[in-house]
Amino acid sequence: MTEKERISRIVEILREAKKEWAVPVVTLMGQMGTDPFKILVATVLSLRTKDEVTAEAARRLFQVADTPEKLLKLSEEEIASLIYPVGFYNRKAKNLKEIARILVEHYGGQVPSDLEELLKLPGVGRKTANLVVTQGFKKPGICVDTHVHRIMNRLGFVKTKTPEETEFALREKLPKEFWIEINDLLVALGQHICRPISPKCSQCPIEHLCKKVGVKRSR
DNA sequence: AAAACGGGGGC
DNA sequence: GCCCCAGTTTT
Repeated sequence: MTEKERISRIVEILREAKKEWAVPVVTLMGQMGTDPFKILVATVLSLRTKDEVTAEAARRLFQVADTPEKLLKLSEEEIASLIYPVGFYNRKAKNLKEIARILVEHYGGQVPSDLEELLKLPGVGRKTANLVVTQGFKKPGICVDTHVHRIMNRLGFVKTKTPEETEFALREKLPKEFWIEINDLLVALGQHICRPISPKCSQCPIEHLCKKVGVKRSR
């Protein structure tokens, strides 16, 4: 079996398996719709925060401000109280206000669709920027979070030390037809089965296709 | 009581 | 490359 055949099998199986998993992140993104601004804001809110908490905070914030212009009118304190209790709520409130200001002043109130432009925004790194590119604009991109990084290495599909390296390796190795959906599939797998510690390999639908590189178990 | 969680940024 | 960040959940 070639690498391309293997990853194709993996994607097929995960597409099926995902249907059985009630994945909060899918629910979250579904609620956010495809508006790039909402995806951007919700993704910023989601960092180090549970999806249910993120969804609730996003709902409250969007009720008051669902555009950069409206968001800019709120004070940092108001934003912070609306998004509480997501992690780093003070820092995120500050960043969101600054993001709103930049969007209004430099991008005509629109979210840029270009990765490099997105990366200039405060609190926006490669994970967030690529999620906006792939989910907000449906443009080619690979959103590598720790799930994607961890699982791609466990599978033996890449051998990388950082999520950024993984992104670049996947740009070379992963068939382009899978770029946009790979994050969603592996996040689902990561949350249900392929956890950082003590993954439930015996329940994993792709165990037979996995090299189990560096799997750790707690003592 | 401690570890786990986990992206971005500062150094 | 290393380490900090906030607060809740899991072990």
